[in-house]
Amino acid sequence: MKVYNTLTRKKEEFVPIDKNEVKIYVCGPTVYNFFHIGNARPFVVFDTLRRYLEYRGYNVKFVQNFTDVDDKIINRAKEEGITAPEVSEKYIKEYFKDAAALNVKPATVHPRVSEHIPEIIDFVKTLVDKGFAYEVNGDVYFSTRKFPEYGKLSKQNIDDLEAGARIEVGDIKEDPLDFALWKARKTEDEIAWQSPWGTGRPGWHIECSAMSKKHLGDTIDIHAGGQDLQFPHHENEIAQSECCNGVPFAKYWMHNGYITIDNEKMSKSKGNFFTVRDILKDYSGEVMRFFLLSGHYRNPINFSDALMEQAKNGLARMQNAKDNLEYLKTAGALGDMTASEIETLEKLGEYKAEYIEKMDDDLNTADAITAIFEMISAINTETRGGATRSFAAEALTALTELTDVLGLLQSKEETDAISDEVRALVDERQKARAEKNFARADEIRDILKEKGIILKDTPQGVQIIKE
RNA sequence: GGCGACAUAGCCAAGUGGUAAGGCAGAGGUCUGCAAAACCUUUAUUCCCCGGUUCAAAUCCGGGUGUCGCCUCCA
Repeated sequence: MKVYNTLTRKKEEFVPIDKNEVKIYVCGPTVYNFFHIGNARPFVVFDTLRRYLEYRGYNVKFVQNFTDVDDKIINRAKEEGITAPEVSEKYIKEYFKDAAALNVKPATVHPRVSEHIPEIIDFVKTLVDKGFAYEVNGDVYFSTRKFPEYGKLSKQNIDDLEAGARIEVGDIKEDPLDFALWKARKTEDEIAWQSPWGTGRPGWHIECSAMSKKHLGDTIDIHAGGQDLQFPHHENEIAQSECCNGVPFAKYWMHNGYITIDNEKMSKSKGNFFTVRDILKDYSGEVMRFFLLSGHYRNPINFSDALMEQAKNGLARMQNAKDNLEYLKTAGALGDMTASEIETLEKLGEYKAEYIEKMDDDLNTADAITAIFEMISAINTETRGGATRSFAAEALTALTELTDVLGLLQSKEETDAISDEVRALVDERQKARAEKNFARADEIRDILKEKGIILKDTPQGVQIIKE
Protein backbone atom coordinates (compact mmCIF):
# COMPACT_ATOMS: atom_id res chain seq x y z
CA MET A 1 0.00 0.00 0.00
CA LYS A 2 1.09 3.54 -0.71
CA VAL A 3 0.26 6.48 1.53
CA TYR A 4 0.84 10.17 1.03
CA ASN A 5 3.25 11.31 3.69
CA THR A 6 2.96 14.98 4.61
CA LEU A 7 6.50 14.87 5.92
CA THR A 8 7.95 14.18 2.48
CA ARG A 9 5.02 15.45 0.39
CA LYS A 10 5.13 12.22 -1.56
CA LYS A 11 3.24 8.98 -1.85
CA GLU A 12 5.39 6.35 -0.19
CA GLU A 13 5.19 2.60 0.10
CA PHE A 14 3.78 1.78 3.51
CA VAL A 15 6.20 -0.41 5.43
CA PRO A 16 5.39 -0.85 9.11
CA ILE A 17 8.25 -0.61 11.56
CA ASP A 18 7.18 -3.81 13.27
CA LYS A 19 5.58 -6.15 10.78
CA ASN A 20 3.42 -7.69 13.47
CA GLU A 21 1.76 -4.51 14.62
CA VAL A 22 0.90 -1.22 12.93
CA LYS A 23 0.82 1.67 15.37
CA ILE A 24 -1.52 4.54 14.58
CA TYR A 25 -2.27 7.65 16.59
CA VAL A 26 -5.12 9.97 15.62
CA CYS A 27 -5.79 13.27 17.33
CA GLY A 28 -9.19 12.93 18.93
CA PRO A 29 -11.81 15.44 20.01
CA THR A 30 -11.82 17.96 22.80
CA VAL A 31 -14.91 16.81 24.62
CA TYR A 32 -16.86 19.97 25.34
CA ASN A 33 -19.69 19.49 22.84
CA PHE A 34 -21.20 17.06 20.36
CA PHE A 35 -18.73 16.61 17.55
CA HIS A 36 -19.41 18.22 14.18
CA ILE A 37 -19.25 17.02 10.61
CA GLY A 38 -15.71 18.38 10.31
CA ASN A 39 -14.59 16.28 13.25
CA ALA A 40 -16.34 13.32 11.71
CA ARG A 41 -14.14 13.33 8.63
CA PRO A 42 -10.88 12.21 10.27
CA PHE A 43 -12.77 9.75 12.47
CA VAL A 44 -14.36 8.12 9.43
CA VAL A 45 -11.34 8.35 7.13
CA PHE A 46 -8.85 6.91 9.58
CA ASP A 47 -11.31 4.31 10.78
CA THR A 48 -11.45 3.26 7.14
CA LEU A 49 -7.65 3.21 6.98
CA ARG A 50 -7.62 1.00 10.03
CA ARG A 51 -10.27 -1.34 8.63
CA TYR A 52 -8.37 -1.60 5.37
CA LEU A 53 -5.05 -2.38 7.04
CA GLU A 54 -6.80 -5.02 9.11
CA TYR A 55 -8.39 -6.39 5.95
CA ARG A 56 -4.92 -6.67 4.45
CA GLY A 57 -3.85 -8.76 7.39
CA TYR A 58 -2.14 -6.24 9.64
CA ASN A 59 -2.67 -6.19 13.34
CA VAL A 60 -3.44 -2.56 14.07
CA LYS A 61 -3.08 -0.80 17.38
CA PHE A 62 -5.19 2.30 16.96
CA VAL A 63 -5.04 5.06 19.55
CA GLN A 64 -7.36 8.06 19.54
CA ASN A 65 -7.32 10.35 22.52
CA PHE A 66 -9.95 12.39 24.28
CA THR A 67 -8.76 15.84 25.29
CA ASP A 68 -10.66 16.22 28.54
CA VAL A 69 -8.61 19.03 30.05
CA ASP A 70 -8.99 22.30 28.19
CA ASP A 71 -10.18 25.90 28.43
CA LYS A 72 -13.25 25.15 26.36
CA ILE A 73 -14.29 22.44 28.80
CA ILE A 74 -13.68 24.71 31.76
CA ASN A 75 -15.79 27.44 30.15
CA ARG A 76 -18.54 25.01 29.32
CA ALA A 77 -18.56 23.75 32.91
CA LYS A 78 -19.00 27.30 34.18
CA GLU A 79 -21.86 27.89 31.72
CA GLU A 80 -23.67 24.75 32.75
CA GLY A 81 -22.88 25.03 36.42
CA ILE A 82 -21.27 21.61 36.60
CA THR A 83 -17.69 20.45 36.98
CA ALA A 84 -15.24 20.08 34.13
CA PRO A 85 -15.00 16.30 34.58
CA GLU A 86 -18.77 16.11 34.37
CA VAL A 87 -18.71 17.96 31.06
CA SER A 88 -16.04 15.73 29.55
CA GLU A 89 -17.64 12.56 30.88
CA LYS A 90 -20.91 13.53 29.26
CA TYR A 91 -19.45 14.29 25.85
CA ILE A 92 -17.26 11.22 25.82
CA LYS A 93 -20.45 9.19 26.17
CA GLU A 94 -22.04 11.21 23.37
CA TYR A 95 -18.96 10.70 21.21
CA PHE A 96 -19.47 6.95 21.32
CA LYS A 97 -23.10 7.29 20.30
CA ASP A 98 -22.35 9.38 17.24
CA ALA A 99 -19.27 7.35 16.34
CA ALA A 100 -21.40 4.21 16.43
CA ALA A 101 -23.93 5.84 14.11
CA LEU A 102 -21.08 6.53 11.68
CA ASN A 103 -19.87 2.93 12.01
CA VAL A 104 -16.61 4.18 13.49
CA LYS A 105 -15.18 1.39 15.58
CA PRO A 106 -13.88 2.13 19.07
CA ALA A 107 -10.12 2.60 19.08
CA THR A 108 -7.87 0.00 20.65
CA VAL A 109 -7.22 2.60 23.34
CA HIS A 110 -8.99 5.91 23.98
CA PRO A 111 -6.59 7.60 26.40
CA ARG A 112 -7.69 10.67 28.34
CA VAL A 113 -5.45 13.52 29.32
CA SER A 114 -6.74 13.52 32.89
CA GLU A 115 -5.51 9.97 33.31
CA HIS A 116 -2.00 10.72 32.03
CA ILE A 117 -0.88 13.60 34.20
CA PRO A 118 2.12 11.73 35.71
CA GLU A 119 3.33 10.76 32.23
CA ILE A 120 2.91 14.30 31.01
CA ILE A 121 4.82 15.71 33.97
CA ASP A 122 7.64 13.22 33.36
CA PHE A 123 7.71 14.22 29.72
CA VAL A 124 7.94 17.93 30.53
CA LYS A 125 10.58 17.25 33.17
CA THR A 126 12.74 15.43 30.66
CA LEU A 127 12.48 18.37 28.28
CA VAL A 128 13.44 20.81 31.03
CA ASP A 129 16.34 18.59 32.15
CA LYS A 130 17.62 18.29 28.59
CA GLY A 131 17.48 22.05 28.21
CA PHE A 132 14.69 22.18 25.64
CA ALA A 133 12.24 23.87 27.99
CA TYR A 134 12.23 26.52 30.68
CA GLU A 135 9.98 27.59 33.52
CA VAL A 136 8.58 31.08 34.08
CA ASN A 137 6.21 31.83 36.98
CA GLY A 138 4.89 28.30 37.12
CA ASP A 139 4.47 28.01 33.33
CA VAL A 140 6.79 25.82 31.33
CA TYR A 141 7.59 26.67 27.71
CA PHE A 142 9.25 24.76 24.93
CA SER A 143 12.20 26.55 23.36
CA THR A 144 11.40 26.28 19.71
CA ARG A 145 14.81 27.53 18.58
CA LYS A 146 16.49 24.60 20.34
CA PHE A 147 15.00 22.18 17.83
CA PRO A 148 16.77 22.85 14.52
CA GLU A 149 14.31 20.81 12.51
CA TYR A 150 11.34 22.86 13.67
CA GLY A 151 9.09 23.46 10.65
CA LYS A 152 9.95 20.24 8.84
CA LEU A 153 6.36 19.02 8.70
CA SER A 154 4.64 22.21 7.64
CA LYS A 155 7.64 23.24 5.52
CA GLN A 156 7.79 26.61 7.14
CA ASN A 157 10.91 28.52 7.74
CA ILE A 158 11.38 29.38 11.39
CA ASP A 159 12.35 32.97 10.60
CA ASP A 160 9.26 33.49 8.44
CA LEU A 161 7.15 32.13 11.24
CA GLU A 162 8.91 34.45 13.61
CA ALA A 163 8.09 37.41 11.41
CA GLY A 164 4.43 36.46 11.23
CA ALA A 165 4.02 35.52 14.87
CA ARG A 166 1.77 37.55 17.05
CA ILE A 167 3.55 39.06 19.93
CA GLU A 168 1.20 39.42 22.81
CA VAL A 169 1.48 42.28 25.19
CA GLY A 170 3.23 41.31 28.38
CA ASP A 171 4.32 37.99 26.94
CA ILE A 172 6.73 36.25 29.26
CA LYS A 173 8.04 33.82 26.69
CA GLU A 174 11.68 34.07 25.61
CA ASP A 175 10.61 33.82 21.99
CA PRO A 176 7.20 34.37 20.41
CA LEU A 177 7.28 30.90 18.85
CA ASP A 178 7.73 29.14 22.17
CA PHE A 179 4.65 27.28 23.29
CA ALA A 180 3.30 26.14 26.64
CA LEU A 181 3.99 22.65 27.97
CA TRP A 182 2.55 23.37 31.39
CA LYS A 183 0.22 26.17 32.45
CA ALA A 184 0.11 27.50 36.01
CA ARG A 185 -3.30 27.64 37.62
CA LYS A 186 -4.82 31.10 37.34
CA THR A 187 -8.01 30.84 39.38
CA GLU A 188 -8.97 28.63 42.32
CA ASP A 189 -11.85 26.92 40.53
CA GLU A 190 -9.69 25.79 37.62
CA ILE A 191 -8.91 22.09 37.42
CA ALA A 192 -5.25 21.58 38.34
CA TRP A 193 -2.61 19.11 39.47
CA GLN A 194 0.56 19.32 41.56
CA SER A 195 3.80 19.47 39.61
CA PRO A 196 7.44 20.40 40.15
CA TRP A 197 6.50 23.87 38.86
CA GLY A 198 3.54 24.33 41.17
CA THR A 199 -0.16 23.71 40.60
CA GLY A 200 -1.30 23.71 37.02
CA ARG A 201 -2.32 21.69 33.99
CA PRO A 202 -0.77 20.46 30.76
CA GLY A 203 -0.57 22.52 27.60
CA TRP A 204 -2.44 21.23 24.59
CA HIS A 205 0.36 19.89 22.41
CA ILE A 206 2.16 17.90 25.08
CA GLU A 207 -0.82 15.63 25.67
CA CYS A 208 -0.63 13.85 22.36
CA SER A 209 3.13 13.39 22.60
CA ALA A 210 2.87 11.88 26.07
CA MET A 211 -0.10 9.63 25.35
CA SER A 212 1.38 8.42 22.09
CA LYS A 213 4.62 7.54 23.89
CA LYS A 214 2.79 5.73 26.67
CA HIS A 215 0.56 3.61 24.45
CA LEU A 216 2.56 3.19 21.27
CA GLY A 217 6.18 3.85 22.14
CA ASP A 218 8.74 6.42 21.02
CA THR A 219 8.34 5.89 17.28
CA ILE A 220 5.01 5.09 15.68
CA ASP A 221 3.98 4.20 12.13
CA ILE A 222 1.24 6.69 11.35
CA HIS A 223 0.18 9.89 13.02
CA ALA A 224 -2.98 11.31 11.54
CA GLY A 225 -5.39 14.19 11.91
CA GLY A 226 -6.97 17.16 10.19
CA GLN A 227 -5.00 19.39 7.90
CA ASP A 228 -5.32 22.35 10.22
CA LEU A 229 -3.50 20.44 12.93
CA GLN A 230 -0.39 20.34 10.79
CA PHE A 231 0.71 23.65 12.18
CA PRO A 232 1.27 24.27 14.97
CA HIS A 233 -0.07 21.17 16.74
CA HIS A 234 1.73 18.42 14.87
CA GLU A 235 4.84 20.49 14.36
CA ASN A 236 4.99 21.00 18.10
CA GLU A 237 4.38 17.34 18.81
CA ILE A 238 7.35 16.45 16.62
CA ALA A 239 9.55 18.97 18.41
CA GLN A 240 8.57 17.72 21.88
CA SER A 241 8.73 14.03 21.12
CA GLU A 242 11.94 14.06 19.15
CA CYS A 243 13.71 16.23 21.71
CA CYS A 244 12.47 14.06 24.55
CA ASN A 245 13.00 10.65 22.98
CA GLY A 246 15.90 11.32 20.64
CA VAL A 247 14.32 9.26 17.86
CA PRO A 248 11.90 10.06 15.01
CA PHE A 249 8.33 10.45 16.24
CA ALA A 250 6.20 9.13 13.38
CA LYS A 251 7.20 7.50 10.11
CA TYR A 252 4.14 8.66 8.16
CA TRP A 253 1.98 11.74 8.68
CA MET A 254 -1.48 11.70 7.14
CA HIS A 255 -3.79 14.70 6.98
CA ASN A 256 -7.37 14.87 5.80
CA GLY A 257 -8.80 17.86 3.96
CA TYR A 258 -11.36 20.28 5.23
CA ILE A 259 -15.12 20.29 5.07
CA THR A 260 -16.65 23.51 3.87
CA ILE A 261 -20.21 24.77 3.97
CA ASP A 262 -21.15 26.64 0.80
CA ASN A 263 -17.45 26.63 0.04
CA GLU A 264 -16.60 28.38 3.26
CA LYS A 265 -14.94 27.07 6.32
CA MET A 266 -17.32 25.94 8.98
CA SER A 267 -17.14 28.03 12.09
CA LYS A 268 -19.30 28.95 15.00
CA SER A 269 -19.07 32.65 14.31
CA LYS A 270 -20.39 32.20 10.78
CA GLY A 271 -23.26 30.15 12.12
CA ASN A 272 -22.67 27.41 9.55
CA PHE A 273 -21.88 24.79 12.10
CA PHE A 274 -23.38 21.29 11.93
CA THR A 275 -23.03 18.65 14.59
CA VAL A 276 -23.32 15.04 13.60
CA ARG A 277 -26.11 14.74 16.15
CA ASP A 278 -28.13 17.33 14.23
CA ILE A 279 -27.48 15.84 10.82
CA LEU A 280 -28.59 12.45 12.13
CA LYS A 281 -32.10 13.84 12.40
CA ASP A 282 -32.25 14.01 8.59
CA TYR A 283 -29.76 11.42 7.37
CA SER A 284 -28.44 8.16 8.66
CA GLY A 285 -24.87 7.92 9.87
CA GLU A 286 -24.20 5.61 7.01
CA VAL A 287 -25.25 8.22 4.46
CA MET A 288 -22.83 10.62 6.15
CA ARG A 289 -20.09 8.02 6.04
CA PHE A 290 -20.75 7.34 2.35
CA PHE A 291 -20.69 11.08 1.69
CA LEU A 292 -17.37 11.46 3.49
CA LEU A 293 -15.80 8.57 1.61
CA SER A 294 -17.10 9.56 -1.81
CA GLY A 295 -14.20 11.93 -2.42
CA HIS A 296 -10.51 11.54 -1.77
CA TYR A 297 -9.65 12.17 1.88
CA ARG A 298 -7.03 14.81 1.09
CA ASN A 299 -9.35 16.95 -1.02
CA PRO A 300 -11.65 19.51 0.49
CA ILE A 301 -15.28 18.46 0.52
CA ASN A 302 -18.31 20.69 0.52
CA PHE A 303 -21.27 19.88 2.71
CA SER A 304 -24.83 20.71 1.69
CA ASP A 305 -28.30 19.29 1.69
CA ALA A 306 -28.23 18.65 -2.06
CA LEU A 307 -25.00 16.69 -1.70
CA MET A 308 -26.42 14.66 1.16
CA GLU A 309 -29.42 13.80 -1.02
CA GLN A 310 -27.07 12.58 -3.72
CA ALA A 311 -25.19 10.50 -1.18
CA LYS A 312 -28.42 9.09 0.16
CA ASN A 313 -29.56 7.98 -3.29
CA GLY A 314 -26.19 6.53 -4.18
CA LEU A 315 -26.04 4.53 -0.99
CA ALA A 316 -29.60 3.31 -1.62
CA ARG A 317 -28.41 1.74 -4.88
CA MET A 318 -25.81 -0.16 -2.91
CA GLN A 319 -28.27 -1.18 -0.24
CA ASN A 320 -30.81 -2.37 -2.82
CA ALA A 321 -28.24 -4.63 -4.39
CA LYS A 322 -27.51 -6.18 -1.02
CA ASP A 323 -31.22 -6.52 -0.15
CA ASN A 324 -31.92 -8.19 -3.47
CA LEU A 325 -29.13 -10.71 -2.98
CA GLU A 326 -30.29 -11.49 0.53
CA TYR A 327 -33.74 -12.14 -0.84
CA LEU A 328 -32.52 -14.29 -3.71
CA LYS A 329 -30.36 -16.27 -1.33
CA THR A 330 -33.53 -17.83 0.06
CA ALA A 331 -36.02 -17.23 -2.77
CA GLY A 332 -33.81 -17.96 -5.75
CA ALA A 333 -33.60 -21.12 -7.82
CA LEU A 334 -32.19 -24.29 -6.32
CA GLY A 335 -29.46 -26.25 -8.01
CA ASP A 336 -26.12 -25.51 -9.58
CA MET A 337 -25.00 -22.13 -10.82
CA THR A 338 -25.44 -21.45 -14.50
CA ALA A 339 -22.50 -20.97 -16.84
CA SER A 340 -23.31 -17.29 -17.04
CA GLU A 341 -23.34 -16.98 -13.26
CA ILE A 342 -19.97 -18.66 -13.00
CA GLU A 343 -18.63 -16.22 -15.56
CA THR A 344 -20.10 -13.25 -13.68
CA LEU A 345 -18.57 -14.48 -10.46
CA GLU A 346 -15.16 -14.37 -12.11
CA LYS A 347 -15.81 -10.81 -13.12
CA LEU A 348 -16.63 -9.93 -9.53
CA GLY A 349 -13.17 -11.14 -8.65
CA GLU A 350 -11.73 -8.65 -11.12
CA TYR A 351 -13.65 -5.80 -9.50
CA LYS A 352 -12.37 -6.85 -6.14
CA ALA A 353 -8.81 -6.70 -7.47
CA GLU A 354 -9.54 -3.23 -8.83
CA TYR A 355 -10.91 -2.20 -5.46
CA ILE A 356 -7.77 -3.36 -3.69
CA GLU A 357 -5.56 -1.62 -6.21
CA LYS A 358 -7.39 1.67 -5.58
CA MET A 359 -7.40 1.36 -1.81
CA ASP A 360 -3.69 0.57 -1.99
CA ASP A 361 -3.22 3.87 -3.76
CA ASP A 362 -3.34 6.19 -0.77
CA LEU A 363 -6.80 5.06 0.28
CA ASN A 364 -8.62 6.13 -2.87
CA THR A 365 -12.09 5.43 -1.52
CA ALA A 366 -13.78 7.26 -4.40
CA ASP A 367 -12.35 4.78 -6.89
CA ALA A 368 -12.95 1.91 -4.52
CA ILE A 369 -16.62 2.88 -4.44
CA THR A 370 -16.58 2.93 -8.24
CA ALA A 371 -15.31 -0.67 -8.21
CA ILE A 372 -18.19 -1.57 -5.90
CA PHE A 373 -20.70 0.06 -8.23
CA GLU A 374 -19.23 -1.83 -11.17
CA MET A 375 -19.58 -5.00 -9.18
CA ILE A 376 -23.19 -4.11 -8.44
CA SER A 377 -23.95 -3.50 -12.10
CA ALA A 378 -22.61 -6.92 -12.99
CA ILE A 379 -24.64 -8.53 -10.20
CA ASN A 380 -27.85 -6.70 -11.11
CA THR A 381 -27.50 -7.59 -14.76
CA GLU A 382 -26.92 -11.23 -13.90
CA THR A 383 -29.82 -11.46 -11.45
CA ARG A 384 -32.29 -9.39 -13.46
CA GLY A 385 -34.44 -12.41 -14.31
CA GLY A 386 -33.69 -14.32 -11.13
CA ALA A 387 -30.69 -16.28 -9.93
CA THR A 388 -29.67 -19.46 -8.20
CA ARG A 389 -29.40 -19.35 -4.45
CA SER A 390 -25.78 -20.36 -4.61
CA PHE A 391 -24.93 -17.48 -6.93
CA ALA A 392 -26.80 -15.03 -4.71
CA ALA A 393 -24.89 -16.28 -1.68
CA GLU A 394 -21.52 -16.04 -3.43
CA ALA A 395 -22.22 -12.60 -4.84
CA LEU A 396 -23.43 -11.39 -1.47
CA THR A 397 -20.19 -12.52 0.14
CA ALA A 398 -18.14 -10.81 -2.56
CA LEU A 399 -20.08 -7.56 -2.20
CA THR A 400 -20.16 -7.35 1.57
CA GLU A 401 -16.48 -8.15 1.81
CA LEU A 402 -15.82 -4.84 0.09
CA THR A 403 -18.53 -2.76 1.74
CA ASP A 404 -17.52 -3.99 5.20
CA VAL A 405 -14.05 -2.53 4.79
CA LEU A 406 -15.58 0.84 4.03
CA GLY A 407 -17.89 0.44 7.00
CA LEU A 408 -20.95 0.64 4.75
CA LEU A 409 -24.16 -1.42 4.64
CA GLN A 410 -23.58 -2.35 8.26
CA SER A 411 -26.45 -1.03 10.25
CA LYS A 412 -29.51 -2.54 8.70
CA GLU A 413 -31.41 -5.11 10.65
CA GLU A 414 -31.57 -8.58 9.27
CA THR A 415 -34.80 -9.04 7.39
CA ASP A 416 -35.39 -12.60 8.55
CA ALA A 417 -37.28 -11.74 11.72
CA ILE A 418 -40.67 -11.00 10.26
CA SER A 419 -43.61 -11.09 12.62
CA ASP A 420 -46.63 -13.31 12.08
CA GLU A 421 -48.80 -10.23 11.87
CA VAL A 422 -46.80 -8.89 8.95
CA ARG A 423 -46.66 -12.30 7.37
CA ALA A 424 -50.47 -12.56 7.59
CA LEU A 425 -50.93 -9.17 5.94
CA VAL A 426 -48.56 -10.11 3.14
CA ASP A 427 -50.49 -13.32 2.57
CA GLU A 428 -53.76 -11.44 2.56
CA ARG A 429 -52.35 -9.01 0.02
CA GLN A 430 -51.22 -11.84 -2.24
CA LYS A 431 -54.73 -13.28 -2.09
CA ALA A 432 -56.22 -9.88 -2.90
CA ARG A 433 -53.87 -9.51 -5.83
CA ALA A 434 -54.83 -12.93 -7.15
CA GLU A 435 -58.46 -11.85 -6.96
CA LYS A 436 -57.54 -8.58 -8.66
CA ASN A 437 -58.65 -6.64 -5.60
CA PHE A 438 -55.87 -4.12 -6.11
CA ALA A 439 -57.41 -1.50 -3.86
CA ARG A 440 -57.03 -3.80 -0.84
CA ALA A 441 -53.57 -4.90 -2.01
CA ASP A 442 -52.35 -1.32 -2.21
CA GLU A 443 -53.94 -0.50 1.11
CA ILE A 444 -52.00 -3.28 2.81
CA ARG A 445 -48.82 -2.13 1.13
CA ASP A 446 -49.43 1.35 2.56
CA ILE A 447 -50.19 0.03 6.04
CA LEU A 448 -46.91 -1.86 6.09
CA LYS A 449 -45.03 1.09 4.70
CA GLU A 450 -46.17 3.11 7.70
CA LYS A 451 -44.50 0.47 9.84
CA GLY A 452 -41.27 0.78 7.88
CA ILE A 453 -41.80 -2.36 5.87
CA ILE A 454 -41.44 -2.14 2.11
CA LEU A 455 -42.91 -4.74 -0.20
CA LYS A 456 -41.53 -5.39 -3.64
CA ASP A 457 -43.25 -7.76 -6.05
CA THR A 458 -40.62 -9.73 -7.91
CA PRO A 459 -40.84 -12.67 -10.31
CA GLN A 460 -39.71 -14.84 -7.37
CA GLY A 461 -42.40 -13.59 -5.01
CA VAL A 462 -42.79 -10.76 -2.52
CA GLN A 463 -39.60 -9.26 -1.20
CA ILE A 464 -40.05 -7.86 2.31
CA ILE A 465 -37.60 -5.16 3.34
CA LYS A 466 -37.33 -3.45 6.69
CA GLU A 467 -36.22 0.14 6.43
C1' G B 1 4.11 39.13 3.84
C1' G B 2 5.40 33.46 4.33
C1' C B 3 3.45 28.35 3.31
C1' G B 4 -0.12 25.30 0.80
C1' A B 5 -4.45 23.22 -1.83
C1' C B 6 -8.00 23.24 -5.60
C1' A B 7 -10.37 24.44 -10.82
C1' U B 8 -13.09 17.94 -15.17
C1' A B 9 -20.89 17.45 -17.71
C1' G B 10 -26.90 20.27 -14.46
C1' C B 11 -24.59 18.42 -9.50
C1' C B 12 -20.74 15.24 -6.99
C1' A B 13 -16.27 12.97 -8.48
C1' A B 14 -11.83 9.68 -10.28
C1' G B 15 -8.15 9.99 -13.61
C1' U B 16 -0.60 12.80 -13.41
C1' G B 17 1.74 11.39 -21.05
C1' G B 18 -1.81 7.25 -25.13
C1' U B 19 -7.06 9.53 -26.87
C1' A B 20 -12.56 11.48 -20.72
C1' A B 21 -14.27 5.98 -14.84
C1' G B 22 -18.27 5.91 -11.51
C1' G B 23 -22.49 8.03 -8.78
C1' C B 24 -26.75 11.54 -8.41
C1' A B 25 -30.28 14.22 -11.21
C1' G B 26 -32.80 14.50 -16.29
C1' A B 27 -34.94 12.25 -21.02
C1' G B 28 -36.75 7.87 -23.71
C1' G B 29 -37.67 2.58 -23.48
C1' U B 30 -38.25 -2.72 -21.21
C1' C B 31 -40.49 -5.31 -17.11
C1' U B 32 -44.98 -4.58 -13.70
C1' G B 33 -52.28 -4.68 -12.13
C1' C B 34 -49.91 -0.38 -10.08
C1' A B 35 -45.60 0.57 -7.34
C1' A B 36 -40.61 -0.32 -6.07
C1' A B 37 -36.16 -2.23 -7.66
C1' A B 38 -33.54 -3.56 -11.86
C1' C B 39 -32.07 -3.55 -17.02
C1' C B 40 -31.26 -0.98 -21.99
C1' U B 41 -30.46 3.74 -24.59
C1' U B 42 -29.21 8.85 -23.95
C1' U B 43 -26.43 13.45 -21.40
C1' A B 44 -18.28 16.59 -21.77
C1' U B 45 -14.90 16.20 -29.56
C1' U B 46 -13.37 17.86 -24.21
C1' C B 47 -11.01 18.78 -18.78
C1' C B 48 -10.53 27.67 -16.01
C1' C B 49 -7.60 30.84 -19.86
C1' C B 50 -3.07 31.82 -22.98
C1' G B 51 1.50 30.05 -24.71
C1' G B 52 5.29 25.97 -24.92
C1' U B 53 7.42 20.72 -24.98
C1' U B 54 5.89 16.03 -27.48
C1' C B 55 4.12 11.60 -32.69
C1' A B 56 0.60 12.19 -28.53
C1' A B 57 -1.27 16.71 -22.89
C1' A B 58 -7.03 16.96 -18.54
C1' U B 59 -2.23 15.05 -17.29
C1' C B 60 4.54 17.91 -18.17
C1' C B 61 6.71 23.27 -18.37
C1' G B 62 5.97 28.84 -18.31
C1' G B 63 2.52 32.81 -17.58
C1' G B 64 -2.33 34.42 -16.17
C1' U B 65 -7.39 34.17 -13.75
C1' G B 66 -10.56 32.42 -9.96
C1' U B 67 -11.80 29.84 -5.27
C1' C B 68 -10.34 28.04 -0.58
C1' G B 69 -7.14 26.98 3.62
C1' C B 70 -2.90 27.44 7.29
C1' C B 71 0.46 31.01 9.72
C1' U B 72 -4.32 32.59 16.32
C1' C B 73 -8.36 27.88 19.54
C1' C B 74 -9.99 24.66 15.57
C1' A B 75 -10.71 18.16 12.20
